[in-house]
Parts: sequence; structure tokens; C-alpha cells
Amino acid sequence: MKISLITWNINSVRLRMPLLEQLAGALDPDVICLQETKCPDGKFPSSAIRKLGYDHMAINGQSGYHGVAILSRIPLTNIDKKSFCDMGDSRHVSADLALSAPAQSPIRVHNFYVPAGGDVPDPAENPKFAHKLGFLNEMESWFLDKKAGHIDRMVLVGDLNIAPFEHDVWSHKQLLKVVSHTPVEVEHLEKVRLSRGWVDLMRDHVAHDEKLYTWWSYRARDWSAADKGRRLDHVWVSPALSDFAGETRVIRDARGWERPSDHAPVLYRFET
DNA sequence: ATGGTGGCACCGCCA
Repeated sequence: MKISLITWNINSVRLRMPLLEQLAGALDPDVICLQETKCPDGKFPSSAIRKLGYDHMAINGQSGYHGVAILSRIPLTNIDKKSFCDMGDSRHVSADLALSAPAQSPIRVHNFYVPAGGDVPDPAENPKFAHKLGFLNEMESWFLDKKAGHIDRMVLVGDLNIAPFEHDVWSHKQLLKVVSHTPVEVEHLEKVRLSRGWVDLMRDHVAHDEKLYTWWSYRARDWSAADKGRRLDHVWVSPALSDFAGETRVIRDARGWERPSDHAPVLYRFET
């Protein structure tokens, strides 16, 4: 069975419904994981999304900030929304893809929006950075304790707001003290990855000396020409899924669409 | 070296 999944920080789901439609039309993914929906659940554009063919939704939104959602053509079960750091922020939703094909065990999808962390990379001085590190610590212990569930086949996607490797940013040297690429965050993220042996599929598919970005600031005069990007969005799979043939692809074109998000969608396609 | 843009909701906050 072929499955395709897109993760995308959409930066307002209501404002960018036309772009969501364009994306779904162009790539026809089975599952779409959104971050920064910026939309309370009561105002979520469910009927418009259903018209695109996504009858199953797991949404965790709030007014104005954050917000995540899983849109799916495949039925979703065991929907779970965890609040990290007791903040009540809408930064996580997970669900099982209830695959109908015979002998197909479910695949659990985790969709995360990790705190950006503010500007100053010092937890003593900047509570937002402390929150980011605390959030990552809690992710790690949650997965270590297996409180996230016992399913072997798992996908973790989302805006993790960290670009871990040298060529995940346009200038390793210039960004070493910039939040999203500091060594302390990268170490925290690596601990989360190790908690379940998650495989960083995007980087697996692109050589470590090649640049790979998913985000370009709105503040650049010409984002594409300057190309000062960062790889903030990720596709991780559990070891049980990593053996299946798969591909990941950054839909860079979408960054240049009309009134775009500052993040490009990332496509993950595999056969199981 | 600085400030640049964007979304939401409120008259600033967050990214």
C-alpha cells in the first residue's frame, strides 16, 4: 500500500485555504499534518477541508497562536493531544492511521510544533528559550517512558524549530548563536531522536554536504535569490518504518506561491 | 550593524 504524507507549517489555516487546496490538488497526499493553524477548533474550516477529500481530522487549535491538525483520507483512531510543560499550548496531536489493507498494522502519526524559543539563546535570561528546552526534555522522557504509546510503526513530523546540521542552515558559522541552530538545542533534539531511535529521513535522503532547507524568512527582499534558509521542519520515522522504501521532498515551489507561508511543505511517500 | 515581513487580535505579541 502506498501512503503519502505532507507536513506543513501553514501559518494560518483560514488565510491559506486556497494554498491548501492547491497543494492537495498538486500532490494528492493521503495525510496532511499542519502546524501554526492559528485557529480555535470551533472555527476550523472543516467543511472546506472535507470537500478536498479529507474526511478525517484530528485538530488541536487555539485562538491566535500555535495550533496543529492532522487531515486524512485514512480513518484516524486513538486521537491524542498532549499538553507539554503544563502550558496549555496547542503544540501536539497524534493519531493512528487505521489501514484497511489485510495484515496492515496501524501507523501512529505524531504532529509537533516545538516552541520557537525567542531571540536570546540563554534559558536563564529568556523564558521562551527555557520553555523550548523544557519542551524537548519532556518529549524525550515521554518517548523514553513509552507513554507516547507502544506502536512500533510511527511517524513524527512537524515544525521542530531546530536546524541540527551544518548544512541545515545557510551559514553554520553565522547561526551558531542564533536560536534554532545553537549547540544546546541541537543536543536536546538529538536526545529526543535517540529516545526511540527515530530516523531523520530527510537528511538520510540528502547528502550531509548538501544544503537542505524548509523555511525562508519573510524578511528577505528576495527569499529565493538570497536562499538564506533553514531546515526547521522534519520527518522522522521509527526503525520499524525506516526499512520501507520511501522518499522525502521539500515542496520549495510553495514558498513562492501567492501570499505564502514562510515554511515550505515536506512530502513523505512510502510503500508498506 | 541594523532592520527587514507577516498573522492575529487587539491596540502588542509572536514568529
